[in-house]
Amino acid sequence: MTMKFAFFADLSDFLQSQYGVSVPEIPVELCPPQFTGDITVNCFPLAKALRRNPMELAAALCAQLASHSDIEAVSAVKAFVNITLRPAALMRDTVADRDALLAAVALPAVERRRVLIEFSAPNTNKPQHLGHVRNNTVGMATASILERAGHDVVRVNLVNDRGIHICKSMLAYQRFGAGVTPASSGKKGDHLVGDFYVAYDKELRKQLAALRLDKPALADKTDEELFLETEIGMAAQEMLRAWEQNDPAVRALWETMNQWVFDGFAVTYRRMGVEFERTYLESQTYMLGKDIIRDGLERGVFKKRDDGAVIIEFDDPSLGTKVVLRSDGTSVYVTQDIGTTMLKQNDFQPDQQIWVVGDEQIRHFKVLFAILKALGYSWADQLTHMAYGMVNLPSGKMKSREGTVVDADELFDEMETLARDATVEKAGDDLPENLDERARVISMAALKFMLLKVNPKTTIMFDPQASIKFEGDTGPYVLYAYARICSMLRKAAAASDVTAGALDWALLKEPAERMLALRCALYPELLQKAARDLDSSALAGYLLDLAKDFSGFYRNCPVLNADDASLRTTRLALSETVRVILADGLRALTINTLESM
RNA sequence: GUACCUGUAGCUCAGUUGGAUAGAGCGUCUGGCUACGGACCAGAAGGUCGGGGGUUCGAACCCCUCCAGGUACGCCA
Repeated sequence: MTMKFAFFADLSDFLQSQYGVSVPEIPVELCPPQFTGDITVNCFPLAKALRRNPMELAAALCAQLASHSDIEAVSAVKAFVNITLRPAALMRDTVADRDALLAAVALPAVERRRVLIEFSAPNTNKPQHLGHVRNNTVGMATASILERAGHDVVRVNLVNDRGIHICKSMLAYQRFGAGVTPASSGKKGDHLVGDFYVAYDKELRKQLAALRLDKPALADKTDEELFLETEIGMAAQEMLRAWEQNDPAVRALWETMNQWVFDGFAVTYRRMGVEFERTYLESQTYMLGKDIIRDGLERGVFKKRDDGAVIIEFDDPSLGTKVVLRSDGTSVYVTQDIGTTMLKQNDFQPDQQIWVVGDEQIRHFKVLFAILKALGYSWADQLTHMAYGMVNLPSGKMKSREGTVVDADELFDEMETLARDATVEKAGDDLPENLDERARVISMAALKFMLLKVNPKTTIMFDPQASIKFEGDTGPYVLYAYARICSMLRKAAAASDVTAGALDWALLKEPAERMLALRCALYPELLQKAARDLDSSALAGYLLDLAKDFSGFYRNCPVLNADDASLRTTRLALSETVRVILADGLRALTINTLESM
């Protein structure tokens, strides 16, 4: 725990003199509510380090601390020493120095690194869905958290803009498109292209059914096996070949349709606040990696198998053997990834690369990292696959074929409508001028917070009916606490007739005030934990706790209506600290705030 | 078949160098604004932490085993 209390120094001296062992960190935690105290020293781990009996150690610490000038009361319960601090000392060591508290959020310079994080990675054959929304949200928040912790962060996207699936929507457009464009149809480009991808699939299904009827001998084969037996399958394959040979007509159509999709993605990204320093296109990187394979073959990292394929045999039996170059000399998926990893390394020289990619690719990244390590790159130990879980619906997995995907743009629209309705309902007679902005901010806060408050690796159950909430453990709850503080500060600034009292932290004695101050002091630790563990949920959970503690304080401790001018001033200062931390933490989650809602 | 992930309250989820009586939100039930914003607050009910065994002063957490669900094991991406 990074909370530092002045009495630690005296405690440390006592332990040194008494037991002859220096204890660099005093393990202190928040005192559970069922016990009396602000903070607790757990003597079990301490006793282990000192080789002492935990209960006796607790009793000794208790006796020692009882006379300390910062401490009001202390009691030992079993091996736990519960400490109640004097108000002035508690506040002095937690919130009195706001700048120091916020400065403690960033890691010391020696621990800062340059981190390259890749996320989103959409395909240009269809619009983005809820799964992408989770990826984008987690990617942006993780990048932002790392940045707040002091790291130098580079965000990159790798767009999958080529391949057979892209040709499918192109082919369907050629056949059924009749020259329609986003402008002529009024449809967002990525949605328009997605429609043709669906149209292709429909036609393929039709042809597959006809084929099976026609040739019963083929009926047992899978769709995949029969793909090239169908006319439209063959045509897509042919188009891919033409694309690879730079056929001008195919390339022109590809350029046009991809641009439609990029335009559509830009809108989706803007709504989410997603930005990249660099967007790589697979069409420009998919040929990379072969040189590295050839070089590795010469150095004996890889072998040529009898059938001509280039392979790597891992020492780790669980990884087995992996083909890295086909017998016809072309690349496989992992070959391209080797190439793009090198490219990113050369372009930005990061100390660490992070991929935000679904957990179904855990094995792929294990293999990729093992290959790069076998190739001897010094940075190969600093590669991280941030595997996040799927988003499932109550009806099961999202399947585009069955039309059960939750479309990103539609989801944003629906949530915005709900947020607007809720805002209108609460506003009563006087509608705010910035109703649209409020609806946008509140709905996006609700969605992002819902995705960020759970551990990224957890599989999420998204129930459209139940998941869209603005009450309880939600983004809007945190925004609401923020808005209430802003409201108080506005009123305080406007109330010129009220004389300002002197700041006096010793006046804050209420349990809710103490709790709130201690919570504030925990912020640096929690943000650093979120950064270290690549876990936004640690930060989101903390912000919820902070907002809850503030709500309790707000309820129990009058601020503007405090009896005493000094008390009013000091409570306002505490509220301002909470506001600043909420703003800082929400920004690290890429969630915008509102001064009124 | 093999490997990895998951299993905690009716539901959705927290819970790490193993530490006090396992927490929160939603839902249900009961209260609370002539106090600064009720998107709020206070309280109640709700648990053999998937089952069993082991290690330990102490296990939701570590080990073994079984059960249930998911994912991955391509010269697809």
